Amino acid sequence: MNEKQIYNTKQRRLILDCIAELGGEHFTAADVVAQLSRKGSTVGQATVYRMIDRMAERGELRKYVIDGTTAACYQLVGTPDADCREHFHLKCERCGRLIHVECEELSRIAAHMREEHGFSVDSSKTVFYGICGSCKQGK
Amino acid sequence: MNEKQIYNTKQRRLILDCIAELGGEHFTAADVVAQLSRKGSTVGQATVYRMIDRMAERGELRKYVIDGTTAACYQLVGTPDADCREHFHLKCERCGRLIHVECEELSRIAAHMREEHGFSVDSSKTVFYGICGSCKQGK
DNA sequence: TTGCGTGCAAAGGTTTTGCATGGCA
DNA sequence: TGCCATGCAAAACCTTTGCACGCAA
Repeated sequence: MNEKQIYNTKQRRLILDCIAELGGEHFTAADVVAQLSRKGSTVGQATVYRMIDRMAERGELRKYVIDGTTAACYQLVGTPDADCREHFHLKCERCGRLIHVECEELSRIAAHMREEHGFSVDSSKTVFYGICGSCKQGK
Repeated sequence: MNEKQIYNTKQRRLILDCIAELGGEHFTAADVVAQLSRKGSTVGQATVYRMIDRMAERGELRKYVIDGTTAACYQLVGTPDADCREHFHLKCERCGRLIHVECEELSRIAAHMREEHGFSVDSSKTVFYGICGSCKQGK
């Protein structure tokens, strides 16, 4: 096989714990580094990047790419097959806020696209652009 | 209004010409800079970025984000205001084809977002990424 | 012992920004 | 004249990489 062996190091356990604590919430590589150092554990950012990259490749994390100037978001995948809880992102063009949406209606979009238009949507790269509620009222 | 006045400078004309020559093909900011200097016209990259950013904001260019480490792609939009309302775009990540979709179901997405999530989707800027039917079968 | 993992710092690439100058209207 | 636009270089940003050392198995 071409699968490299994985060593069970202290840093690996720290990172896994940290991600597990977030329980399904989204996070960035910087979030992990920050949260670890908040607890007094210092782990190099390169290590964090290398680890989450590998987890994403193995399908243990889902990676969301927003745009070139925003850090990538990651999310723990419960069980590779048992979760259809994909979510979409809304990006406000005015305040720049990123909103995460997990919604029945939105989940159906993917199904509709596939059935009616033969198109498999990749929700990890799809971002809805527009104006959020706060900005609309504040304006 | 908060729309700033736009001056018709030499650089602006050069950049617009350059984009027009590409006629609908996609390009990156670096492509524009390169093509201009190939013709002997030197335009600062900051100027190019500022101009295409503004064009994208005004809906004259559509912006495609592949991932954080790749340059963003832009593409000239035919007519800014024609009927790109309630009309979405699907971008195939494999063949690169851009598919225009006008569909009852999809039109409802905007309404749903507005009513349930207080978010006004700008459909001219939103692009769904995924794999199209032909590519799925051909694969 | 073997070779994967780690840390640090530096490099990588794209995009943004500060500031003084130049040009359109 | 009053803004807006430009250029240059530097900064900012996220992410990757080189290399020597440490550590799991």
